[in-house]
Amino acid sequence: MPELPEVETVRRGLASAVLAADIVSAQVRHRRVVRRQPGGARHFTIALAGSRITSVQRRGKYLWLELADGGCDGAALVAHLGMSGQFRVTEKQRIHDNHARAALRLADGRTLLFRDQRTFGWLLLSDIGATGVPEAVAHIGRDPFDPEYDLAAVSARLASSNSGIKRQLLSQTVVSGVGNIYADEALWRAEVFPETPGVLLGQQRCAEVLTQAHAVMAAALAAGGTSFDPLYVAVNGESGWFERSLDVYGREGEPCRRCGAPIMRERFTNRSSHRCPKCQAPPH
DNA sequence: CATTTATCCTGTAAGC
DNA sequence: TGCTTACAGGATAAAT
Repeated sequence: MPELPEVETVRRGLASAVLAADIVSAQVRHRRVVRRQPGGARHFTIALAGSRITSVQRRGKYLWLELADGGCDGAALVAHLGMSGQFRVTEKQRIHDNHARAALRLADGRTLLFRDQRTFGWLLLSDIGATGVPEAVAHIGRDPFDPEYDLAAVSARLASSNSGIKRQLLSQTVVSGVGNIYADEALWRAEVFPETPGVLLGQQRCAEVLTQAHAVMAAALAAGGTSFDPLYVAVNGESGWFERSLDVYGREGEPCRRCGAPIMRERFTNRSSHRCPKCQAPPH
């Protein structure tokens, strides 16, 4: 599932593949991909035609292409990969792809394709506000790789809430980029019970969790960046390039690498939570 | 306001 | 073998 390291890998691939490219035309191949777009597919395709890609940006799991000229001057094409979204650049003229949701024809003959099996991903044209991020991304907190990310401020906010620490990590509003996999990994590294309320955890322990989240995502990014093909700017949700490095996620029943106790899996808000029952025991 | 829950979707895999 | 069911989960609208 694409979390920050995977999305950053895609961002780098897009930057090397389509920076300064001109968009000749846009095609929506599945309506659902533009479900958040005011004006729908019609506005989307009309506005994109004639635009130029001037930069490729990211915050948390959100990606965007800054645009100039055309009907999108000063706006951005915001993309969220959801569970299974991929970008791909192809030289092919005819697209035979059941999962292709949108296609941008580039002036040099190539096509930038947005593919998405489970259709949780989306594309949206959004104006870039005074903060420098698209309006559609304004509610998302800075991620740990952001130069203006403030560890003390974020940990203070986490520690001021009664909500459980994992829930807060996944919310994307205080800090962004962390999904279910890296949340479990960070909490294991910090030896924290996932449902510990922020207020009970305290600012120092919250900071430790955030530091570990940053560390594990940096390691994953380093691993993901090594096998990179600029013409196949892809995220495979099931791909396991970092899987062998995971300490708890998907390791139910296997021994904890710190203490040997069998890793347990629990239901958590319609998904799974993995933890060591000894290293990450509930408080009290 | 803060916080929690239901919902969207489809390919894969396990169970009967 | 073939059908049914559970599961994976990010973000957000709706509910509490």
